[in-house]
Amino acid sequence: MSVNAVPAKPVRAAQKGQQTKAVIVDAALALAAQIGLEGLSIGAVAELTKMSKSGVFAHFGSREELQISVVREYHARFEQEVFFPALEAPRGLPRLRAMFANWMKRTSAEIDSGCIYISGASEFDDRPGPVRDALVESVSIWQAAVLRAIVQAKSEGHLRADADERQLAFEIHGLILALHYEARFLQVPGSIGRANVGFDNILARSATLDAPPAEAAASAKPAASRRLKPVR
Amino acid sequence: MSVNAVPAKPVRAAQKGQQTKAVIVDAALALAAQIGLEGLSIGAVAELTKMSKSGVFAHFGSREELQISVVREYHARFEQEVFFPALEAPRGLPRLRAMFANWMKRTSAEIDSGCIYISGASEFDDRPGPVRDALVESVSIWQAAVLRAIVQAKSEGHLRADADERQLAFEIHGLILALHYEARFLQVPGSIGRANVGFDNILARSATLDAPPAEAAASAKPAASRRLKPVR
DNA sequence: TGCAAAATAGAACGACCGTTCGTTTTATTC
DNA sequence: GAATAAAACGAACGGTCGTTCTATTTTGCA
Repeated sequence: MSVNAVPAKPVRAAQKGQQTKAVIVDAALALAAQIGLEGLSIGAVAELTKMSKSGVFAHFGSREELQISVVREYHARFEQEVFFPALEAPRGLPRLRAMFANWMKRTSAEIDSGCIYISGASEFDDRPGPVRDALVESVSIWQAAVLRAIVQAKSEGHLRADADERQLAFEIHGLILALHYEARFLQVPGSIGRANVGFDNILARSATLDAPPAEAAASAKPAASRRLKPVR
Repeated sequence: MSVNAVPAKPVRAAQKGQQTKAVIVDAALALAAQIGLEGLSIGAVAELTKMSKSGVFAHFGSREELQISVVREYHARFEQEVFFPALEAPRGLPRLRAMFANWMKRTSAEIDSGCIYISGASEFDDRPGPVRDALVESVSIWQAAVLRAIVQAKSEGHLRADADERQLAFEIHGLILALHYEARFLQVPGSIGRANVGFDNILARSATLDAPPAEAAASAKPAASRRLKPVR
């Protein structure tokens, strides 16, 4: 509490409401990751948070708004876990590697928990509306970041001048999607390794000779496998 | 109508029922491809086929059985369109190429219609039961066929001896998934081309020098782009 | 043609859904 | 601590869902 001037409304900050709203979104996100955004029901969220249906509902005004809040929350966490930490790696290939490594870490965890960007794509791929818009926007922001990292790696001279940036981004995306599909749905063992090998294969084709090698920093492991030759 | 011979029961065939059942499954498949297997409702199918809800229901006994019938029907069509025609290509790389080409053709069409194998994976990846089992079985059969084609291409000497068959299958699967995601959900143009280029990239890394080139037969187009060098 | 069986229709059920409304509880501010 | 606003509750609504049951129509075969 401030002592003087404008007694007690710092930034007109909301109080208890925002706090429980965060709790609700947290529970809703966990639920939506498992059973999908479409399967998300207000009653189930209410049960999880030990609130009444109408109590949950009042915070959003509609189920759709709850879904959008979940997408935004997922977006924020994705940025926090995957994107921002990778920005500490130096521009170019190291940063691209860090982005993929963080992405892989998250996708690996989502083998158990599920991924809203992937399930949401199937659910909303021909269902227009604000939820779909929010999903597309979030995914596009991340894809643009990946593309930017690739462009930078090229202009840093780490990737061949004739490398097609969008092609690389497309193939990398495919690795993540295949990992999620084969590990989570088909439960095929070894999928994480294949996604990592796939990334190395792409780099082996596109990297220049004087590109910085992997595991330069940030990793605790000593240089174990320095592969420049691809695993076919 | 035929004029003579075997009036009206060819092979003790079931009568009108099987016929309308096929109509129902056909409509249900179209609907499920668009909105997903979980979104499939008996009422919607009834409306599509201009039947009553209970009329539709009686053919299956449960919604779950309808879903399973849809999966089986999809499997049959997939075999018919993608797998069987590819068997006419000679063993090894040509057949693998044909399988991918047919798969691409179908996936390209599914940019508009949707794909049950992909949406179903998201819907049933942690929902055990007979529908999930049917999906996993169908997808696994196809993946096994792809893997077999790769193994054969290797033993025919078309692929390098050190090629990892499962790795190739994984990366190819990723291309298909990325195509579906980016074209159908994100509506990014050029995705079909990138999937094809990705396949060429994989082959450029794994194929031997004496591997048969692409477009040997079956294609009407004259040899336009004979790329052995990958598009990076 | 007649008759049994199969196929379809129609109404109704219980369950769950998102949403609304009025009330009660809790938090905030004077 | 009283006044006021925010938050949460509980019951109820209209709607859709899968499913059941019974009645009616259509089909296939003697």
